[in-house]
Amino acid sequence: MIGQQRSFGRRVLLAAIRQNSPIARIDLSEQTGISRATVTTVTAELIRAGLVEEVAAQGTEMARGRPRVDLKIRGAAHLVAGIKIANSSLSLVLMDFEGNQLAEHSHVLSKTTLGTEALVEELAGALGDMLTPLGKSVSDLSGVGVGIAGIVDVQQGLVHWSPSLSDRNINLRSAIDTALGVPAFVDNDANLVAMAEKSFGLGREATDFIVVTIESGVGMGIVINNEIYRGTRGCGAEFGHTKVHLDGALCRCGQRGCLEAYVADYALLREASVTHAGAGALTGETDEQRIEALLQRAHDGDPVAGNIVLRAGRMFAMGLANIVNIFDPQLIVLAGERMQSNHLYAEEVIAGIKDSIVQVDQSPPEVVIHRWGDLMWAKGAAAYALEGVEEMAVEALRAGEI
Amino acid sequence: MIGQQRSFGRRVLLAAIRQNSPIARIDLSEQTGISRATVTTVTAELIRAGLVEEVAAQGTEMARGRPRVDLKIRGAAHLVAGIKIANSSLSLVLMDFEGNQLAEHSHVLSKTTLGTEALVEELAGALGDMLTPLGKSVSDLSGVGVGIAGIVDVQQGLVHWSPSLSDRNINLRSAIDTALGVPAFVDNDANLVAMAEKSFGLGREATDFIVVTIESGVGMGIVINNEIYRGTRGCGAEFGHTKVHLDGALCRCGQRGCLEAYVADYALLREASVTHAGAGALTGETDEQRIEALLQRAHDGDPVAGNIVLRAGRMFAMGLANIVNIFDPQLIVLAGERMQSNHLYAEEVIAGIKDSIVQVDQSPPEVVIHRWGDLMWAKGAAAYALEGVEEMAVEALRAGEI
DNA sequence: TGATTTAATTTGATTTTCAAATTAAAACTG
DNA sequence: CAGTTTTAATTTGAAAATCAAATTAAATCA
Repeated sequence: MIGQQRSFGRRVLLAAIRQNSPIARIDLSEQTGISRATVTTVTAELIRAGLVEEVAAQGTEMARGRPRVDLKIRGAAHLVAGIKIANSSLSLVLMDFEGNQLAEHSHVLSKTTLGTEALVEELAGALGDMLTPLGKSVSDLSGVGVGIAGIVDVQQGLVHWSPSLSDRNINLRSAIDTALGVPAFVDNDANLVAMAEKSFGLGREATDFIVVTIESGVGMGIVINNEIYRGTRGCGAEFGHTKVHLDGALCRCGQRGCLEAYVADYALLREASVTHAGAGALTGETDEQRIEALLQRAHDGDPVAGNIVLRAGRMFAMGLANIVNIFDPQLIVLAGERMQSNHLYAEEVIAGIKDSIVQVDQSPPEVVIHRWGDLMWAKGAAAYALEGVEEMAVEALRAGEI
Repeated sequence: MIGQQRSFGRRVLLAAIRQNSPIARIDLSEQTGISRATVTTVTAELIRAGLVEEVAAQGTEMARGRPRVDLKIRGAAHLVAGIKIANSSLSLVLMDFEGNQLAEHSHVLSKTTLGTEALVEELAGALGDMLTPLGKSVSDLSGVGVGIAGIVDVQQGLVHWSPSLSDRNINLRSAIDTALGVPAFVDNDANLVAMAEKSFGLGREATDFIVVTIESGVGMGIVINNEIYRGTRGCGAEFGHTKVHLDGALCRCGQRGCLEAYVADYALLREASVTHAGAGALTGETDEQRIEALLQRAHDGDPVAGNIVLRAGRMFAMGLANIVNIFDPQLIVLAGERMQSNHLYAEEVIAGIKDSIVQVDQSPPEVVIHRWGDLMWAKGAAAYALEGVEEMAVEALRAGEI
């Protein structure tokens, strides 16, 4: 149940090399507490296996003594893909073992909700579309990471329910495994952004942090002790349905007082619709455009619009402060792709958090904003695949498959 | 930085024996994934060192084959004390290495807030008072666990601030270490109850759970992956200062809308004082008696009193639901010693939680009530000491000190 | 050119672990 | 009751993982 601690050294050293990218053996020894002798032995093995490579001298050339030789992950060792299954599309990235993005692709789904077989088929098709221009094929991949909205049992690769799947309780992992002939790693998409931040983003330096995303809903990913925390039922952290008001505004989920019911787009438009600044009066065809108009009005000094936006920001700050009071993380990353969520990231909101958390001598956690594009989700999925492939590679080493 | 994985086997096996108390070697092997050969070798070593002992045949005597021989922690191996530093008193317990309580004691502090030296002196005195009737002395102890309110850096044993200490930024661990000549383990008292539940209480079976306590304030302890989660600034989970209402009721901490400002005793009395059921009208000298009277009125059908109590309960349910939405724990333990907090543990409150969490197919986390006495804090402190002493014992084994 | 300095490797154990074979201790069995 | 069966624990012999100390390697400095 506890699992083997075998290959502990290989695992730790490979992870340390990945984290600190170009790093000399002596620093690895320092960092990990593993003796220099063992570092030499193990890294030699990793190099022989093709997972790691030496790189030419680093920047500082002036040192006395024997120059250190930096090590890094060997990108060419493996190829992985990351796929995010969104509402009506797939976004894909191709990544090498070092985490370099080699290609990206997007694919429009034929339907919003698909059967398992049809979904896997579209997935395989999209993968092929990304790979063939590069002269690669699916069989060149060592792993595929897949992120999907819904309730996912990561351990088993089971999707209990998802808006993208018409079937329930599907083992998506094994379905993809067998269809593609490539190991698949499936996770709830709420965790993808946390994974992406941990692997490639602002969370690289932190061991305990929280990522909050605002898209159509409000999502959260939790990293504790350098690992994604998934809760026990695997339905992810439902920050958006955290209650911020007893018997408050009605939420899409049917309950009252959810944070989402105050800060999501639909919540802002609902408020706007009942005032003289009514939603009808807001120019714009789409909701996005109307939100844009509302924010513009607030910015221009319209008191009603300003009031709407202000309350949303204050509610958001309150929700975040609660997270801080409970978790006390090193870092909170506010991540999102859409500029219109800008108002929630305003300086006043961040200041509001600091006013609502328990005051101690130490400084409050850092709150940073990370604005990124659509691809971050797919990158997070790829990071999952990388983690899995790394694990498999170490296991293969242990089993003596050179 | 990663630390040694040496003695991994010893550590894991000793922990497994402690957790599953009387357990045969073959089951240990099964549970931990460590081979039977190694289990034999390592347990032999643990027995030789006196940390573990064999116990006579277990209940079921009917089995075929060679009978299994159960192992258990040897209580006599070590003696630890747990001390909780409360407002105006110390509670102490004496515990053997197996976790059996051998004695208890309480001591009234000369002042509420003391200097470090004076506090340590009273501590030593109280310890002596507990030990001498048993013919023991402080030097017989292998460790002392100490829980203190305030902001504690557990890693370093530093108390940044505490209501019980007039000094700031004191290394209480080293102060006790040197004064008593016994290794001390100091922690924030919010974590003590979590530790007690994990070691002796309802959390023994769970790996991820949350303990909420209601005393004069509202506290919380978090166990993730079988370890106390402390956050990064070590000030503990401030569940009581979680905000449940924007610009809400004024809290003792000076902020508004804290959960505590709705459910703590003072909050209920404040409400009562402004109605015809006013606090003055509540019979009773002390706050506790007046609370008792208020609850009685609510129970008897007084609408105003009922309303006050109802809202408190609903706020509490909301706060708990937020925890569930964020953490998704297996189990929530509502722990407390005072019966008057009863209204917050009512069935309706627990039902209220279930109505406010995101619905998934799986069943919601279990919510259990654990009513315990004053000593639980001290027991938690003792559990800390046990953990530390166990660690030291394993290390000593590794270093070859038989 | 040799001394100095620092990094990496080798050497020769020691420690930890395990699979397979063996022994131990019981209950059945005819 | 002697032999068989069954299950638990131990022994045996070897492999794997790790380390401290000694050695070698590759640079700069004087």
